[in-house]
Amino acid sequence: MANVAKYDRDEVIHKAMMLFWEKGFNATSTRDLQDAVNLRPGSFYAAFGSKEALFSEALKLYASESHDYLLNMSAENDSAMGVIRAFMQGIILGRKKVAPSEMCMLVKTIAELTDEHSVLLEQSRELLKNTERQLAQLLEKAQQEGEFSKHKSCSHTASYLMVQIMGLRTYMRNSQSPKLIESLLDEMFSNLQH
Amino acid sequence: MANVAKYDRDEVIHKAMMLFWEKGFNATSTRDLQDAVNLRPGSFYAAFGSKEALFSEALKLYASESHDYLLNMSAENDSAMGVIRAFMQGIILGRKKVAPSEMCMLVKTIAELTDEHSVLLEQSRELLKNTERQLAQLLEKAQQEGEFSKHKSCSHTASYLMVQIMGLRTYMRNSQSPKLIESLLDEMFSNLQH
DNA sequence: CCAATTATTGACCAATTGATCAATAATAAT
DNA sequence: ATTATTATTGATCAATTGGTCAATAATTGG
Repeated sequence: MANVAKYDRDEVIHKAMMLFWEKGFNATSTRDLQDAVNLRPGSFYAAFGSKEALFSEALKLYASESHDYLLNMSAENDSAMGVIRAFMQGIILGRKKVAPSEMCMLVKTIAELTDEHSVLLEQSRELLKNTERQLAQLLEKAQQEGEFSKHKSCSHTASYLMVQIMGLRTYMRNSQSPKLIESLLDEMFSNLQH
Repeated sequence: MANVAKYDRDEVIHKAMMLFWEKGFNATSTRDLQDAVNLRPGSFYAAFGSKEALFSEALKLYASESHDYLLNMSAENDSAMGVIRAFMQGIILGRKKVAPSEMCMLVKTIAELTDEHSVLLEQSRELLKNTERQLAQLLEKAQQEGEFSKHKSCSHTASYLMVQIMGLRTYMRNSQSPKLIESLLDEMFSNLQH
């Protein structure tokens, strides 16, 4: 190797992710990005190739951080149902200081992009389905722990949970009233039990 | 009056709305709009002043058409609960041929725009709250008709319905599976009854 | 028919966009 | 130290952006 990059690639992707998450794909210019990560166009394009490619990296990182967050909740909670609850409560209400938007970056992306960016669109869909699968697995664990009825379908209930997360976060962005959201979340969980 | 415009203003706004609804605010260029409505820049800016102003008109029209759709459902259904159900079923599943996106234009807008366009953002929020108020009124009617428990709060349940609509439409865009959505919608309504 | 008013047209503008590239600088291996 | 390789820099590009404007055309009232 002849010369080594001065910047930390992961850090750059993280900063890009935060910008994309806040402003969306279209409203984030490559200049914005270059300023945020302190790279000149040459290094920038040598490292990532295109705006789309960097966005793709940002999506991957977002999903992986979301996954990590769920793992943290698993460490702090001993019941699977408790993990789901803590996870949902966390992403919907609790992370104002780390999140640049009330809404999920993946949801913002499928809301914003069209078939013109079908690769990024499909990637977002796939990552959302991953989360849904993780929730389904947690529900299976909850069934074994006796906290969730064995007569219910885990995959179906996971879809239900995804609908609730998407709905609640969007509603949160619209109403900005955590109190209301919290009570809706409570009701949702009591609906789940029977 | 000296000369009269050749175009139909309402028709122009409608076409602009369809484009904005499909592609979002940022991805729709003023050129796209001018082509779609067949107006040269001069006429275009004489008529609307700015891209933001036309988008604002489009939002108003969207909300008013949504309102009209709810009125149609009211004409076709004699129970208030039936109206709510038909309305939700319609916007979530049934209007593939008229809607350029699975998602609500107002939701797409609050998802896409930031404080940089605070006027449009606030307008979208306000229009969504109007729909919520209409739903609350229908629930009150449903209470009088004995189809919805008088022990429940109508405004609270209206929030709940908004969460469901937002969630289901977003999920629809992600999964593209009407069957699943329909069953989730059914469950939601049975949850409502008790 | 004329004049006053208004609508339409298309050339044009400055700014921003995503992206390229030759020149330069830095490093590691020999 | 020299060389080969790689990273960085900043000027630059063509295309697109939202928007302006003077010239022209069309219409209506007098």
